[in-house]
Amino acid sequence: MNKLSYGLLSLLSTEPMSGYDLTTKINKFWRSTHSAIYPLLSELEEGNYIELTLIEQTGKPDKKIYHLTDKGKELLRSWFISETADEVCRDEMTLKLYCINCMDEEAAETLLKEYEDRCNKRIEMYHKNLARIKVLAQENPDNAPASVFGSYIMTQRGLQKTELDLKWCEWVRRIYKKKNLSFLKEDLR
Amino acid sequence: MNKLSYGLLSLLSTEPMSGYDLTTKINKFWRSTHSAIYPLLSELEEGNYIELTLIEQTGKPDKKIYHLTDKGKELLRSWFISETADEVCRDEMTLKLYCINCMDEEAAETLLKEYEDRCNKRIEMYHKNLARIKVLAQENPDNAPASVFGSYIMTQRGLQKTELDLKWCEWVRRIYKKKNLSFLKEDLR
DNA sequence: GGATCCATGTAACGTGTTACATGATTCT
DNA sequence: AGAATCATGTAACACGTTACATGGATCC
Repeated sequence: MNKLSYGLLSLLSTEPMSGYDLTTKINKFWRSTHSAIYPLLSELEEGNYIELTLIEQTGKPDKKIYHLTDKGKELLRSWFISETADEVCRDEMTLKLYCINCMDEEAAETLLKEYEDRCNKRIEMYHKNLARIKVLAQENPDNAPASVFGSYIMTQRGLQKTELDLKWCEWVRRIYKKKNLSFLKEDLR
Repeated sequence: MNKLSYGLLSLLSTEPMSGYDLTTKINKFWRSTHSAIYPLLSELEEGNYIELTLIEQTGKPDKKIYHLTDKGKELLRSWFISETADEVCRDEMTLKLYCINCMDEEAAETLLKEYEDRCNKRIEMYHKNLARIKVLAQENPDNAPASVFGSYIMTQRGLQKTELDLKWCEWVRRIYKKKNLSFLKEDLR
């Protein structure tokens, strides 16, 4: 049982899903690929933490809709209240931004623009996500809360952080141009 | 040459450092351990991207202070302007928060408290870091900018994001208590 | 007296990514 | 006509972490 396995249980606690759905959903919070997820799902099933319902399809492989068992729910809660590991973050952009002051203006500006582009695209994506969530909630107001809550709070969080990053970029651009220590007097506001 | 290697060059571009220093510094932006860093430094040295100055010590192993060569600086710039990989984030806390609505109030509150604790500790750490940077800048105002700029902008960014997370926690606590979809009308403000 | 910091390095292991494999349907 | 989406799965490889290894100085 590694962290990703618990993540799968976490997603499945909100609604039954296929491995394919899990892959796309979890990727927003925990970078991974289907190659890592499918074997873990088999293990979770062998351990009776999840069960599957087979949906027969033609043209594509049959769809396996997984849902938590009672044993799985117990495991989820025990993980939830156990100690939480420190986050692992590996962001190449950050590594680049760290040495931006040693780069010429052209290279520096190119990087900032690239980053701002990414932020804007992400913000757009978050807005779409919020719209999608609200439609989903209107369509079935009775059992939507569980499946919608997690996505909603995470989307709001991502949106706020990304908007902050955009402001931060402008600030970095401004103080980059001062080639002395006066930037230390300027706070990010 | 993997991403971490470039990260080491990025840090070394601001000031010469030992592998030990690099390990502690890079960890704020890119999770890694000395076991991964030392072999990469040897490779970078073999490729003549960095050179070392040996500082003899007693009791501890001799200190190896690495600095960029011209070849290393060229490599750094070519990496800087090349395409940037998407960030990799694996945060167990986020996985837990995703399913918080499926958990009982006690477990939910415990998690939120734990997260807020972490945020507060991190904020304290960032403030200390800012103070340390300002002292460093006052001590040698002439060559400090290069080594200080990166740390300063990253610390400011981390601080802002963590303060935002703290507000977010309060917001989540508030809407968690509403056991229906009305939370969708509430924005994070 | 034990923990932490400094300071380097290697080996075994676990995890994650890329590539391989298949194939119908839908969008551009 | 080609790319993307849906949908599963395995194998080889790259990468990262933990543990092993050493040892003096300093803090609590």
